[in-house]
Amino acid sequence: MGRPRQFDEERVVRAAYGEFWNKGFDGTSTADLCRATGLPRSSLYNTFHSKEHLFRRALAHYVTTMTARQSAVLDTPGTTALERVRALLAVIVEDEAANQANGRGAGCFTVNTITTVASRNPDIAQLVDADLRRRLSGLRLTLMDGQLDGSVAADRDPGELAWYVTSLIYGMRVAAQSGAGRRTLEGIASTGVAALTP
Amino acid sequence: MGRPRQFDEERVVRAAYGEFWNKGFDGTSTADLCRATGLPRSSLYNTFHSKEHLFRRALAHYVTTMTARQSAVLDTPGTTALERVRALLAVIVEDEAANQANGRGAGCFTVNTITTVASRNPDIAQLVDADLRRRLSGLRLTLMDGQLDGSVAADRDPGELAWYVTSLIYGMRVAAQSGAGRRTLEGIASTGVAALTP
DNA sequence: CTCATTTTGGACCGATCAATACAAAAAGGC
DNA sequence: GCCTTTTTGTATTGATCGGTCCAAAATGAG
Repeated sequence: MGRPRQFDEERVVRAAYGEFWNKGFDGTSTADLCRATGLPRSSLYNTFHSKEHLFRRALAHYVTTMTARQSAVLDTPGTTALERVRALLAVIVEDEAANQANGRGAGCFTVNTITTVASRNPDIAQLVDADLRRRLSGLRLTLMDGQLDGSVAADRDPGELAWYVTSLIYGMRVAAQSGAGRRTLEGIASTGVAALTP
Repeated sequence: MGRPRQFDEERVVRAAYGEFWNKGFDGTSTADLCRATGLPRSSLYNTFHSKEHLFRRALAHYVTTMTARQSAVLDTPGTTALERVRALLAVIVEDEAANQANGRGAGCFTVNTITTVASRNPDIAQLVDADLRRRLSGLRLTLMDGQLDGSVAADRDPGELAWYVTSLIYGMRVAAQSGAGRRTLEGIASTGVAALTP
């Protein structure tokens, strides 16, 4: 019943994400979104109710895939917890280096959202916050593991250490966006991990 | 000769800075700027050539005062270099706590600029970059001092450590904007400093 | 006082904004 | 082959955008 859609919804969300990532929420016009997704205006508004709803979908897509990837690294068995945190930071470095190599904009969609729209939009802030809690709790578990296997300093609150690692990643993301190259990011990660060792 | 101005240019720049800080470059309209500064449109455009020029003035004002304050802390004599870095991070914590207490938006104007307009505006990017280099070189000198007085690990490149501290501050700024309170920020700073000790 | 010069107050500009309206097009159900 | 339902394409909406124009106001110079 009814005319079938001529596009894949997920593909459209990804295209919209790329546009929002490059230009930000305010800097992206609905005309930009039409061009990037290849959809006419009415199809966009028929499927997603507004520019903001589409942004939320794009953000949700990003945090889901990104946090899943990070969780996978943290949950990889076979090494110490500290090594897994090190591997997580290496993934961040790899991401940013790939972005710079491919000419795409650097930085993290979540960080950019935090510093712009999140402060003025409760719904978007809630999405970001839920993702933050998820990442914090995953990190906390890994760091508690590290305190048990002896690879992480035991005299600090694991929740505090989780916030530290999160903050370190945020900082690396901003550093990448302000021109830090692969070597520099590796140095930051290497130095940053030193704060976790006993 | 000619009618005298009825406003203080510095005060206008500060008012514009507050507006840009709250809403970002794209989110701030020229009408917003008129309201916040109390100036009519023509006076704004007569004094500053465009919205972008006014933003540059606001950004320059912010980085100048902020970097001067941080340099003052780093150059305070009488303690070890590590203690001075610790004091610098305490200033950051104090800033963010004060912002949250006064109900103002959290975060750092420079970070917000990096994650938004800097990637698409070379002139603004250059302002941010010049400030970054200034802060990095100041930090590097302090950290070299620390390697001499024994308070900072001597087996790491001071330039790398300077990038690490910068990144740590960036991270704290984003963390503050994503809801981290004073206690949490103090924990991040405390943990982060541990990476610098011998 | 008069004139040259600058600022001030708003009206005004074309462009662009997010969003809507609506009819043609394309499918399944019968 | 029609009828219902949904999507698609495009025209258009009122609002707002950054920026300009111009005459009134306000000063110092002569």
